[in-house]
Amino acid sequence: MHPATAGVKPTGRGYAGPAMSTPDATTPVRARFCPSPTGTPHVGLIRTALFNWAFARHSGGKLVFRIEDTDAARDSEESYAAIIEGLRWLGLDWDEGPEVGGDHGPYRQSQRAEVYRDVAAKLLAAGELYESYSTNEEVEARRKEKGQDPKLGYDNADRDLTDEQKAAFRAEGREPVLRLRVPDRAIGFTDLIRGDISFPAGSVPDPVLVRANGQPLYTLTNPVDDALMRITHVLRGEDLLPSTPRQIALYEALQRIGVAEFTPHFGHMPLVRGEGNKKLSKRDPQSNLFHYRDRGFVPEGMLNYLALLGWSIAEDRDVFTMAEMVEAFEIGKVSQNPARFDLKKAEAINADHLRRLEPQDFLRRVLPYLSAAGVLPAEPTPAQVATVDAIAPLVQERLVVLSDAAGMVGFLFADDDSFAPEPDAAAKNLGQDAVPVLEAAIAALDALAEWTTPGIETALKGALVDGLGLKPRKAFGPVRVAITGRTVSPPLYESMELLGRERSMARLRKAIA
RNA sequence: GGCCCCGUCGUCUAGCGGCCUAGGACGCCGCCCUCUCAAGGCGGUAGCGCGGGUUCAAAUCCCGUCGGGGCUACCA
Repeated sequence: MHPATAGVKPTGRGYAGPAMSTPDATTPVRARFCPSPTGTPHVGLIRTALFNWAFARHSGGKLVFRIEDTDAARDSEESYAAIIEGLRWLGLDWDEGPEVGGDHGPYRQSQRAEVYRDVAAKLLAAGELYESYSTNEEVEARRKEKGQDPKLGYDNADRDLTDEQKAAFRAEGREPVLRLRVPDRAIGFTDLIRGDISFPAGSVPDPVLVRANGQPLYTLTNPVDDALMRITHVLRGEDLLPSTPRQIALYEALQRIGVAEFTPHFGHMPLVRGEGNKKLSKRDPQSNLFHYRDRGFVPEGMLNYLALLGWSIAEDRDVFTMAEMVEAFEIGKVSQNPARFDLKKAEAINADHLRRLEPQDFLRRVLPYLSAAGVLPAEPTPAQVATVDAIAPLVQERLVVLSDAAGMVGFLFADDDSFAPEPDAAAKNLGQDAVPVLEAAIAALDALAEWTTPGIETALKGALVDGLGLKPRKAFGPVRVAITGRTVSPPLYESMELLGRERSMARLRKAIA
């Protein structure tokens, strides 16, 4: 027997009937997050992780992280690493699982083959599982023969095969899959989010749990591991709702053979939709978590927005920290409605969190994005960091995502010989009529004793607004574009002070020439 | 087709029989502030799918209907 199954004591109650044994309020909460490592982390997947995390933390329970990699054809090590990376980036930690260990490991299903073989054998011996030899073609043919829709699926035809019949199939060279005998009664449960849900008798065909070659399927491994890992609460996407009755049937079978202590509570979270009404596709770039990280979403903003997809902290508030979420999160308050991923709102929430960052924290976080954009080298010099530090407060509140910073501060680090204003901005602001404006600005600034923000402001206002009688917009537009190269920039006087006298004057002169 | 879930502004939501002339947020529009853009402040736009019940009273409860979605694999 595998160690993982060794400690489970039989309940001694025998078949308990339709009544389920579920964890009561005194059972310490054990939630879990169990992704399948196929592709890059999906925001819907992360939302699921977040809710499980918040639920576990709020209740003072444990969060178990398990990798469901039983499908060698689809799983990849890269994807596994990406999921870990995503969770680490976001700060969603787990109490048991890969890289941290725990008493119920291993936590990758690819390493638990022995467990499944053991449990499957017990279930088969107890008559909970049975050998099934029907091919899909045969099932379909039988359905059609009876005038039924083939979509109804497997017809439980192999439930009561005699030993002679089995032997005959084997003589044909056929190997059986193992199916679960689902009880012929309605199967219901109380969903933590949706309330009572019931599936009528006959609507749940006996599922395949083990392939003919002995390979265990998700249908077996997921409930078995949840049982062995003592999971009390299964919080997952609504797409898994239809598989719940057959899983409950399995839990009951597992309880009968002494492998499971109870059937966990279930809560099905609403789907995350993309454009249109369909669930957000894995192929949609919008679903890729790293897409947001690369653009400069911060974990605080990402998590806050994801939390809003199906949950709200209060009637009049939607910006909050994870500590606040943990404090307030209740699974029963999760919405039953599907939620559309709204990029605009996500950005607004992120911008809010960006503004909340302490200056030094903001600086530390924005630097890598400036390097990635080529504004700064991979290893900025202390002088460059100091310059960013000086301008950071001016750009921090102007950003939606961190990568926006590059365009905002690029003018400070541009090579002076090759510096050139953006063509559109130049066309609008550096035409012929800008020449007298720039000349007056140059003259006034040349006469300036101290190159400081107030000094620059006084000089420019005096020369352009008072002297030339220009509207502020007309007066400062050309100067701004000449200095920063863009019509949108950090505040002008501060920008000029930071750029320095020599470089500023050179850019003004260059704009005339 | 079958089974299941869902239905409040364009979007995310609050609402759990009277506090609703339905609240907040994003978006959008306008105004203020202002050297640009943001931020901030103020104001505006827009919603209970439909039809029956129950009730003195329904967005809230029930039924039906319509609509949307999910699942229907020897994927997870």
